[in-house]
This record gives sequence, structure tokens and C-alpha cells, in this order.
Amino acid sequence: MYQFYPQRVMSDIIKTDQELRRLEELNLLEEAGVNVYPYSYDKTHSSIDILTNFDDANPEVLSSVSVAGRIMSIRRMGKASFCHIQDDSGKIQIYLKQDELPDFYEKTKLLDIGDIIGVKGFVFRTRMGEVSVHSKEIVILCKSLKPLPVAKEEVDEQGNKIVHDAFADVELRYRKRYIDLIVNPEVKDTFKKRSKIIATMRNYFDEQGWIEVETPVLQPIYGGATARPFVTHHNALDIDLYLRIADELYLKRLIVGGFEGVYEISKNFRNEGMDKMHNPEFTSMEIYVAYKDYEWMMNMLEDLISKLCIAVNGTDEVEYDGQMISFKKPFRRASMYELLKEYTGHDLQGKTKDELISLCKEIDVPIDPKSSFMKVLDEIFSVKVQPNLIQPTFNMDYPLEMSPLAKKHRTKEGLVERFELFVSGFEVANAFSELNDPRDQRERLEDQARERAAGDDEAMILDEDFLNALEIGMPPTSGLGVGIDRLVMLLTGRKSIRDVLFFPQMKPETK
RNA sequence: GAUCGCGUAGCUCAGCGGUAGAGCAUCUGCCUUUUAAGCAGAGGGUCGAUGGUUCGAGACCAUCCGCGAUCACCA
Repeated sequence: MYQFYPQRVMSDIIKTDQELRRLEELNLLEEAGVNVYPYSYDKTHSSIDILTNFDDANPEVLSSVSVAGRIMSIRRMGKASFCHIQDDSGKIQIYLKQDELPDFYEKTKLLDIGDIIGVKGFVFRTRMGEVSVHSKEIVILCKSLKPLPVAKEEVDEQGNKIVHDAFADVELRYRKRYIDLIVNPEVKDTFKKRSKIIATMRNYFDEQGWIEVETPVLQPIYGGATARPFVTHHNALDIDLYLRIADELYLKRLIVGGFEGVYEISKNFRNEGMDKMHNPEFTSMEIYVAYKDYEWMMNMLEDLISKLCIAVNGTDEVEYDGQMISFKKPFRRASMYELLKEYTGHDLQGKTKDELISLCKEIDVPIDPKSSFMKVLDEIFSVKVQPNLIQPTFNMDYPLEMSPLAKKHRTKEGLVERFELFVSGFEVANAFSELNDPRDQRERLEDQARERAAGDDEAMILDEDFLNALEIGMPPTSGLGVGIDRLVMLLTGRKSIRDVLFFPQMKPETK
């Protein structure tokens, strides 16, 4: 039955009738002299060009076009057929008529959903009102050998698009993202927005004269954040290296070196759990600007984010998780202790650890009594305050012990000049007035080393060369880190980090 | 790592002890402006894997694999 199959073996095991049939079709086409994998195609229009430029009064303007794309549906009606092809900009309907394709029409029986074709013809509007390309010449640009899970679409009387039986298996969508991108248009849209967000951000920084730099991914000493790293090994040097958890310490070295504004959009790697907010590799943007402080940075960040939202959504508001979020400037600014007081009803400033622990019982915050002071405070904040920070809120002025790289607050004893931006209950950005007193920095890192020795394997490692750089001298500087993935989630309404990563981390398939 | 849920045709799902089902997709026939095209017919399954209970398991039990949610860990 499938006479061609044994001669043309695929790398994969062939399983289904549909796949065998497509292979047979490919062979029939080749026997008829068709190159099913040609080298190029001269495409004059995208589908969006045609749909937006067609004018019923002057159809001759589009009397000769060529389009190319993947077949997404076929409706055969005997001696005429309709299909939709999809290109990067969307879909357009193609009309095929036997009379006008004498050499090709017979071969359309060998076309399938998923094949990529090029079509030359003229543009017209069908009786049913759809702008379409009346084909005069069709070429196959790629034969698809596997069935595609295309869904059927319907437009109801209100003009809403209803999709039936969409490709929805989340595991398959992540593992076979290329299929997801083909059949689920909103997925592609999200990633186009992601690209736009990053491009807009780059443009914003470049216009200020800050420059984009690259610093090492493979680091002998990791630093700049508290997290467990991935370890790898360099054979020629015979040393272990760490995949970066942050690029902070290298970027500050560049400020020491005389750059007054540097930024890096980098993949960072943290060897920790995965969930809808965390992926082992993720993208962050860090920027350092000399002669500025964290107040300045808050102004810059709220300006930037409101512009990003407008660039991507056309407005500075976005609906996220059922709530309208407004990125209108200015964002709320409040100190950590103010927010704690607001949401717990207690002033926690000056409280001892034991006082905090007994308060935890009172306000119903579960806590391990062995936790450190900082841990308890952080826990109260996470449980009582953070979920309430829906609208963009700068949480300012953290306890010094929580922030070993931030500069002491100019007026508030025991605090540092640091802020984090929270939106919809999660953290999007983190920034400081950077600590540039090498004596203070050494003490803080030595404290970290002691905590490390005491068993905290996330405490920072003392980086002597970084301290050496600070001794050479770093100007007053403000630094900022933005979680790009989370920002993209917010601005595109996606609830899982996996929906803004093309290829989220998955366990290997075993079969 | 813990708990709960899910895994059946290419896709979306039903079936919950008694001969493996539907819609779409696919194939055959008819149909030259259709559009969730239509009409008539057909093929397609190691029911995630391995054990067990039972006369009989897709279903019940155990273990394992994968995915998701919640929690823990963690920005």
C-alpha cells in the first residue's frame, strides 16, 4: 500500500498512517518532477499588506502579487478550492481554480495542511466578503511530513473569534514550541511583544548615552546575588567555573573603569526550584549609572516602565490576573517599615527578634522559631505586605543586613538606600545607591563569609578583586536590576514564566 | 522535596469492571466564490510504563515516568 516507504526511511520511527501518506505524496511529487524543497521564493507581499491595502474601488492596485506561507486550512470543492496560508503577519485566503491552474490543480490533491507554498495571482474579494488571492501560479516551498494540530476557527455574530479544540496540552506546547507558535497566534504575539519590550528598553538606554556591554557568563567567583549557582568545569585550566547568578560585580568594575553608564541584558542561572515565577535560566537587565542615587533611579524606572507599557499595549494600563494595573507616573513610594505598619498594624522598627516571633503568632504568620532576625522580618513582609502590592509600589529602605552591596542610608540608622518594585504581588526590580566605600564593603562581605562558614550556602563569597576595584575608587553610582521575564509577564498578561520563554526548562522525555 | 489532580486516535475530549467511542484532522467519491463549507462512505489505538487484584482492567490497587496546581525552597 505505502509502496515508497521502505526506500525513504526517516530518522524517526514512522508511526502513523498520516505520516506514511505524506511521505508517499512527497514521492509522487518528486516523481512528477517537482522540487519540494526549493531554494528561495520571490515574495512581494505579506498577508497583512494585502488585507490592509486592498481597495474594492481600485482592485488593479493589487493585480499582481506573490505571497508565501504555511497552509492552515483547505476547503476543496471539486474543480475549485480555497485554502488559508499563514505567514509572519497573519493569514490570507487563497482561491484555486482548475481552469486557471491546468498544470498544477491535479497536484493540489498532494498538498496538506502544514505545507508551505508560494502563490502568485491577483487580489479580489469573494462573494462572502473575504479579501483573497486568486492564484495564477503555485509552487511548493516545503512539504510537511507530520500532521499539524490545527484548530478550527469560527466568527460569531458579534464578530468574536471562537477557536474549537485548540492545541492546548501544556506539556506538548512547551516541548514542541514550534508547533505552538504555528497554531496558537497569541503565543507568537506574546513573543513579539517580548522582543519589542527589550528593543524599546535598549533604545531608551542608548538614547541616554549609556552603553550595552557584555561580561563573563563563566565566573571563577560568583556574586552579586544570594543564590546557589550551577558549577561547570574548564578542562584546559582544570578549574571549576560558575555560571553567573548576576552581573553586578563586573558592571561595577566597568564604572570604576570610567564608564558612566553601562547596562547588560543577560541570561542568569540559578540552581534552585522551578515554578511559575522561576526558571533555572532567566533574563535580567542590570544598569549602573555614575553620579546618581536610588531616588534618581526610581524616577528613571517608572518613566521607563510606563513607556514600555505604552509601546506594547498602546496605553499605560494593563489587566493582569483580573486587576487593572496602572503604570502612570509616579508609582507609590513607601519605606519597608511603613508598609509593614500599614499591613500588620504594628510598628516593627526597633523590635527584637523575639518580639517579632511573638508578633508572628499574633498576626498569623507561620515561622520557624530558629529563623534569623532578617528571615523573620522578610517572612512577615512576604505574607502580610507583598500580596497587597498590586499597583506598582517602590518598597524602600531595607535593613542593612539584607543588602550587602547597598550603601548605608544617608539619614536612617541601620537601613540602606535600596528599593524593590512590586507589581501584582511580585518583585520586578531591585536597585540601590551602590555601596562604594571599600572599607564598609569589606566588612559586609566578611559578615557574609562568616554566615557562609556558619552554614548559609547562599551567602555571598568575598571577591578580593572586586574590593580592589572599589579601593581604586568608584564614583557615587546607582544600580538597577530588572527581571525581564517577569516584566514581560506583567505587560503581556501571562501568568507563568513558561509562557514568556520560548523553551522553558523541562525534564527530558523518556520513552 | 511534599500533597493533590491529570495522562485514552494526529488534536480536543467522553467512557470509570463486561466487544475501545465522538468531533475535528486523514483517506475515497460528488461538488468551479467556499469559510467551523456540505453530502455519502472508510481507515486510524501497546487507553503513559511495569507489576498486581479479578472469570474479565482503559477503569480498581501498588510502584515508576511525565505534566500541572498548591506548599516548601527560592527573588
